[in-house]
Amino acid sequence: MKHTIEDVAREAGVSITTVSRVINGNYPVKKETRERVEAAIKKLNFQPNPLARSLINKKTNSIGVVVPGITNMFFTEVVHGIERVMRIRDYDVYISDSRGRADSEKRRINKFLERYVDGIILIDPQTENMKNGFIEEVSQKIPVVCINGYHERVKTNFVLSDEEKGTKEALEHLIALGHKNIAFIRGESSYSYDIKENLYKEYMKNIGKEPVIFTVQDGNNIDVVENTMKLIVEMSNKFDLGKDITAFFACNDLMAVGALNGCYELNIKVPDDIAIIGFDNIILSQMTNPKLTTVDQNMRLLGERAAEKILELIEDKKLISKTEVIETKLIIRKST
Amino acid sequence: MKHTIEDVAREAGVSITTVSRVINGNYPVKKETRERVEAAIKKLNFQPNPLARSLINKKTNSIGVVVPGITNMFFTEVVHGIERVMRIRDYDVYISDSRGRADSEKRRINKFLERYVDGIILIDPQTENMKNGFIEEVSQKIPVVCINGYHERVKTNFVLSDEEKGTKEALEHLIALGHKNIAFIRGESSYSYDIKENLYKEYMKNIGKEPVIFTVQDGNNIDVVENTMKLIVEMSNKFDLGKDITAFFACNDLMAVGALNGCYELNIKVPDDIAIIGFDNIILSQMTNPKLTTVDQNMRLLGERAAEKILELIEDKKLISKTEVIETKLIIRKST
DNA sequence: CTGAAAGCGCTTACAG
DNA sequence: CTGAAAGCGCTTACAG
Repeated sequence: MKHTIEDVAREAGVSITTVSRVINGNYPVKKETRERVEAAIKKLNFQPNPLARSLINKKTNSIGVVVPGITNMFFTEVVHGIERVMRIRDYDVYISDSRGRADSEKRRINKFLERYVDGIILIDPQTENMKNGFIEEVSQKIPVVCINGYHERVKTNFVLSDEEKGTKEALEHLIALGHKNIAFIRGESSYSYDIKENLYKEYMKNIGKEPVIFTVQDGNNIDVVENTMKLIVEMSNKFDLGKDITAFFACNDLMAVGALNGCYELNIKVPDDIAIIGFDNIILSQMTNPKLTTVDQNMRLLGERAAEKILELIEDKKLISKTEVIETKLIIRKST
Repeated sequence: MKHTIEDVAREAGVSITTVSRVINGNYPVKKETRERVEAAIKKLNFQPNPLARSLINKKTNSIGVVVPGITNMFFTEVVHGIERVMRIRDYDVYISDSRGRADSEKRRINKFLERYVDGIILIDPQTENMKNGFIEEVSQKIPVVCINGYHERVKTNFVLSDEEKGTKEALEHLIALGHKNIAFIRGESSYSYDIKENLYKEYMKNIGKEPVIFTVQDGNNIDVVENTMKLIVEMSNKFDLGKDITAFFACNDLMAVGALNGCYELNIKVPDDIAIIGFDNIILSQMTNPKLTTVDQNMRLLGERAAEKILELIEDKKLISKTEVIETKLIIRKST
């Protein structure tokens, strides 16, 4: 059976108060007494019950992370960055999957709140929950850091990747290559897609072209690859690929890979007949054939900075800046 | 501020005992009283503090899952299956990454123990911790289910995929295709690799060939793809690929993809010059070009069964069987 | 420096 | 059916 603080006190011949003090090291204890207590702790292999401590401290040494889809490597790579820094600080990281749905995201956050995590990191939160005030509400109760996501006049903390700049560079890269008939592939609900779409429309307007936009189901899950592939194949009935469309801008690498697969299926050569550019630079983008040109979001850094920020917030240090922007970088490989 | 049971009692004009009873529904309460309490709960938007409840109940309604690498899609797909069933039963699922190291795995498990999760699922646990009795020790304290992993005379619960059968079918498939010069690619430390290696050696012996075994670093992480690719390129100095070696058996799809990439790099045609077979059937295996022949482990089912099992264990029903075996299935695609 | 006591927010015998 | 009280395993004023 597990031992309690009382067992230790008995063993050391002191009060539980004293035991508590040596555990926490927050009050002076005579050296000799301390050593006796420490010996007892060691002998009984005692570990304080974190539930009891948390009940009093209102502190659990844990954070929650909500991701839109655990099978999307973009998110797992960001989580990797988060874990790296939280582990050093001896925090537990609890991951929960919202499946990219606003109601589910809400539920996952409320669960974390109930469990008294010390802070919450949201990766690519649902725009709906940003706009309806839910995230702000949560931010008043507990430290919150959002990685990407809708952020106009939302009072919370952000680590943003510079998706505008990344999108522009990607688009300009395609245009510099002589492409004008660029089609745009996005998923359903993510603010990241909206940012990119707006910029895309702007650029198309500038070069005097009608925008061509495709929306794939379930953009945050790995299934999106298959879905994009099917979309491309279907689309080939309406469009003369390689002519009506000479380039695809995909909102993430998963969709870009799907597009690549679609082209392969249709026997369309990439990049000779059609160019494809992705976004994120998940490791998968180097594994395709040809390798994907894409925009690196520095996912690891995104996660690390968010983790550092949440720690500052938890420890009540004033935040230097409520929103921080991470640079993106165009990675030119073989698909453009 | 958050409300407590006392606020509700005051609001409803009853004792906290009664409030507790309507919350838990474990004792009779007069209808009228109950309704008054329910109204108060609703009005104050009261949620019982789970920490306080757990302190008494020794129950947290949560489980821990330890994976060897969160960036490996095999594991995330299994976790997906686990989450699906736990969510229905209103359990929280906490995921932790051991990076495939025995000491880290131990630490993650101890953390879960400290936090009083109700059960732990280990995916592909480290052989070292199985052999040194650590996992058995943990299993005596708390419900444990292992998915795959070393299991000879280890007293705990298992959901195993039939890796032997899968390996045999894969090997026989290659041999039926006329391959004799089959090389074997594995990672460092996973029992799954050991099972496969033994079978591989046996088959090589039977067809009178020397085994050719390559070990890649960091087999549980996505980096393994890159590492395998490099390995293949290096290996091409020593071996005449397509002649000395006409087929690769890779212990998981990630390595198979790496091998595929290596061949592409070397301008070796798959499957014409060399055949490649993977294992797991992660979605990625359909995204390559050519698509991978592989062995499906039914990851979702693996996760679901483990989740159901841990629930039985937590709820103290006797387990029908301590180890359950899930069928594998050879999926023949284009790389062989 | 040390201990008795109150309290964190709940649950559950015990008594009525 | 209902409530006062003890208790889960800790921490922290308060008093000495």
